[in-house]
Amino acid sequence: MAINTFERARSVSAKQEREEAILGSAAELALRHGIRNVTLTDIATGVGMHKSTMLRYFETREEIFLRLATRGWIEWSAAVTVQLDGIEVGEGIGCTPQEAAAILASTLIAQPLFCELLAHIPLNLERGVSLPVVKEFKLIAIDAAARVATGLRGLLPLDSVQAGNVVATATAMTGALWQMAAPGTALRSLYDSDPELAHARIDVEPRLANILEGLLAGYCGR
Amino acid sequence: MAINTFERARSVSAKQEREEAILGSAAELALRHGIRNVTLTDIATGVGMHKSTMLRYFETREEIFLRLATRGWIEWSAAVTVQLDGIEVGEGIGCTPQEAAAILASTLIAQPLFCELLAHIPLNLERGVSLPVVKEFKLIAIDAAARVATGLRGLLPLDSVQAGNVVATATAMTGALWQMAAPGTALRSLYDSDPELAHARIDVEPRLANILEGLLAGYCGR
DNA sequence: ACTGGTAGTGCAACGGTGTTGCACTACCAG
DNA sequence: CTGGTAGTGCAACACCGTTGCACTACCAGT
Repeated sequence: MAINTFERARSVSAKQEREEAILGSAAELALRHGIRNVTLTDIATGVGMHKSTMLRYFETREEIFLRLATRGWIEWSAAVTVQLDGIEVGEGIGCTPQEAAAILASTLIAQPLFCELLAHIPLNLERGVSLPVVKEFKLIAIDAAARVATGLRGLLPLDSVQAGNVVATATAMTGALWQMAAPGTALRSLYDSDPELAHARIDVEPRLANILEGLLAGYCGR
Repeated sequence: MAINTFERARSVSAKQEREEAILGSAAELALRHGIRNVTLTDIATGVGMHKSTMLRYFETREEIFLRLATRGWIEWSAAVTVQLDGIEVGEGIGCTPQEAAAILASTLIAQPLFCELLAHIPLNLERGVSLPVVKEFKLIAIDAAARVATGLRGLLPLDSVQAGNVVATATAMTGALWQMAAPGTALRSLYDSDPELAHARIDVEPRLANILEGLLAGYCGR
């Protein structure tokens, strides 16, 4: 991953390789220290290039993380539809709200970087990025969300608005809960140590699954 | 609201008055331009004092907005419990998930500044603030949320975990939806103008009410 | 009534951020 | 061999939140 400073990327493949290295460095740092605390200099030194050089690959800091968010949506959409389709084939008749909720929750938690990104997308990433870039992201995210919604409708009696709301709730709640309970932060240790706050502690996955199960059960009418 | 520069605040009441002016200026600017775009200099010039002077009233920029968030929680909690209690007295036997959801959604939308703040709380405001300050906020917010949950349990057959999840969902989803659909932003105009994105447009209140209604119905078992 | 101390204030500077202009230089094409 | 180009690093910029410093209007004690 260490790139020689004087070895310039001329070919298209070399540029893609370098772009990939930037995204990898940003992902690793964001996962370890939180997006808020990752600076351009950090990412750049992780790759071995100067930050100004890095901004020839991405027009802005936010675009780097928005690109990671794009991949997060694609990967999550793929992972969840695979699991939903697996159920559909195996059982043949659908599944319970509980099963669907568990799949949504577990596949989200399996992508901690995506969880970290989710809350930042509407708040920070989509702003401070040119309109074409945000539009490209939006189209991909909307498409990915629609695929998940379609997968849900194959198993449970949901209309399209309800399925869309389930996906929106799953992602938005994941982002919010993750930020409240992200491990390793000062806030988390406050929860763990202070007896006045201990009873309000949050465990992301079971809480998320519980909410989604309730929502799905309500939408399915039972 | 214009404070003479050379008129110093000596008495306790004068200090409180000035503190109030700072919060008022921050609230107005945050509501108009979004928290992200409000700087300390903006708030300070709105009050008529220097930004460095302002930081003797609040230890940090984030604390200003966290104080506004504290009030938001208190006011919302009061507004929603008043409405819930009103139903309880009038009907005597509880209400439908639809009615409760409508109350939660409408009272939240009625406080646009709180909506704007909600997404920022776990992401930005609770960090970059000293631990005592964040603990004080947490205790108030937890208490306010508990009061809303109790109000819900007086009308609908929910256990305490479910009621807490409903409140958490209501606030977190409001914050997320608000950031996606905040009017007046470049992103919003993109949604409105671009035909490729028009079908994905978001209307916060009906969407929020629909989600909460589904969740409540699911939790109530019908 | 005067005066020393204090507390509230504004200014300027600091460190750090994301971003941009500029000069360099390694390569490729002729 | 050489001129042009394109990728790079450095340094500067503008701006942010924050902090140190000097000033001065007031209050308290003699």
